[in-house]
Amino acid sequence: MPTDEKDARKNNTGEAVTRFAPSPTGFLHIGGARTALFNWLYARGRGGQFHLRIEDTDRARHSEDAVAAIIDGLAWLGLDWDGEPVSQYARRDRHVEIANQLLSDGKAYKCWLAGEDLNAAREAAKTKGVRFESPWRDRDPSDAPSGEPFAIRFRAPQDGETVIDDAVQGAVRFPNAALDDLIILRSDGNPTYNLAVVVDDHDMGVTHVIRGDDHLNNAARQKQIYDALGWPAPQFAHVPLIHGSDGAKLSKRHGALGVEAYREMGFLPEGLANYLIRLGWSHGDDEIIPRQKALEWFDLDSIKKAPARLDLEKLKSINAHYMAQLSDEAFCDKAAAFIRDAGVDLDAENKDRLKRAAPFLKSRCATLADAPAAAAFLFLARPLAIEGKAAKPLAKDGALDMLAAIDSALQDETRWQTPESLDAALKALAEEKNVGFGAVGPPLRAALTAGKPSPGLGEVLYSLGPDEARARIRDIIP
RNA sequence: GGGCCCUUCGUCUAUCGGUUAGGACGCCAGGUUUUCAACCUGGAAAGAGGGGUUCGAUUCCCCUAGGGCCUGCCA
Repeated sequence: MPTDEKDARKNNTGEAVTRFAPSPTGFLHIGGARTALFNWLYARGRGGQFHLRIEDTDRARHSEDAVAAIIDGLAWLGLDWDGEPVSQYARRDRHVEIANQLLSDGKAYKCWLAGEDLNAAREAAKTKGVRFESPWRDRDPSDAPSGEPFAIRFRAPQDGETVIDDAVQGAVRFPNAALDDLIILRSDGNPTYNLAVVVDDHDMGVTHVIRGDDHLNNAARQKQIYDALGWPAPQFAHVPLIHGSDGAKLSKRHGALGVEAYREMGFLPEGLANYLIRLGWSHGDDEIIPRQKALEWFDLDSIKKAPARLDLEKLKSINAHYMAQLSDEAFCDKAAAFIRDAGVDLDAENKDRLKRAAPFLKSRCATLADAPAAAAFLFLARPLAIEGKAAKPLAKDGALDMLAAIDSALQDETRWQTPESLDAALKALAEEKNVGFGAVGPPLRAALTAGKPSPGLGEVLYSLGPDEARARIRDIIP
């Protein structure tokens, strides 16, 4: 195939059809989320279609809770799919039909080898270093034990090689001798994964299969089935897996958690998505890649072949960017849940303070989980318990007089227009008293926040409002 | 054991034979400053090892080492 034609296929601009095909054995983990995101971006960025298919052919491991968790996770990340989610199990009859077609075409055969005999034969082949082969590949089916159940095995080519032209991995060549005759229909009549995937991807018109590179070997087996069926194989793109911070396989300890766990940690879907897209894919030196840019820029060529490790610190820093971008309303809405969980009763008055403080708070939080601490000064009960180091500025000579002076200066309602006008009032007071701001700021901050982290003083005053702020000051003045 | 894939600062990455090997996170120092952040400036920090090919290799090829995936009547 000429190079330009190949490139055109890899970056098809008209009819890209992709799918995300998780097996419902657990939540939507971080690697799956990235795979889904890549598929979504590829299709949506090209005006194509993105499908969701649940690979539930293994009934024993299938769980409706897992399906719900996956769907929730995708929705949270803002990934929508075309049509209804496809249940692979529901398409079982079609898979059986194709298996039988392969059988009657001589591309598959019935196999009665099972249980211990199977294991022994497989082990024997392994020790000999040869490809495992069922005796039924060439045996007359009429020799079969009558009434015994049989599986259907694909008759894979014994010689030559199978080549996958992968958009990420390049041309990957598999010696056919390394690929044995896989079972396509179990003896209980249920299809297996490799057959079902081929049939479904074909029937759904999938043009690009973007998935974890743990499937690279399967791609070769699937290619053989496509060939046997006379169907064109889709463009494969096998994306390296995500590893834990120590380079080992991602485990729970590393953050192989469901996306809902990241949500509970206070990450924004925009932040997580931006972080995930940068894991294994790049666009020059760009780090902040909002959804719109991602749609515009995402391609298969720029996916890296090496696995990447998860780094929570970087995730936080990217998330912080999106926190700062939040509208005041969105920040309040999202932060409220975390603040309530921290035990704060968000009554009307507290909500009001949060709303006024939102513009100053959101850039101070890397995640929503930082919101309770960042906003804590707003919700302190009067009189404030000011202890230890926090009380020091109040013990200084003249501190209480200064607070009294501040209080009277703040009687003037026109001072309360904006945080800036409040700051100006404080500065003016310092000048008037002919003292440095160090005589004004520290005692006032102590009186208002009891030493809690807080924004600028003008912003603190403005957020608290005149009544609460002056009450806190007067609690201190004898 | 066999097949396949991978290897640039601690981490995520740029580089598509010629660069003082760039950026980001983190880290360190300084600045700003009324707290804590944020922010600004600067800094330390990388081509796994060994062979080739080439006038010239991080870049192309081979070997070694290390890591990963698959090797199921799981997906």
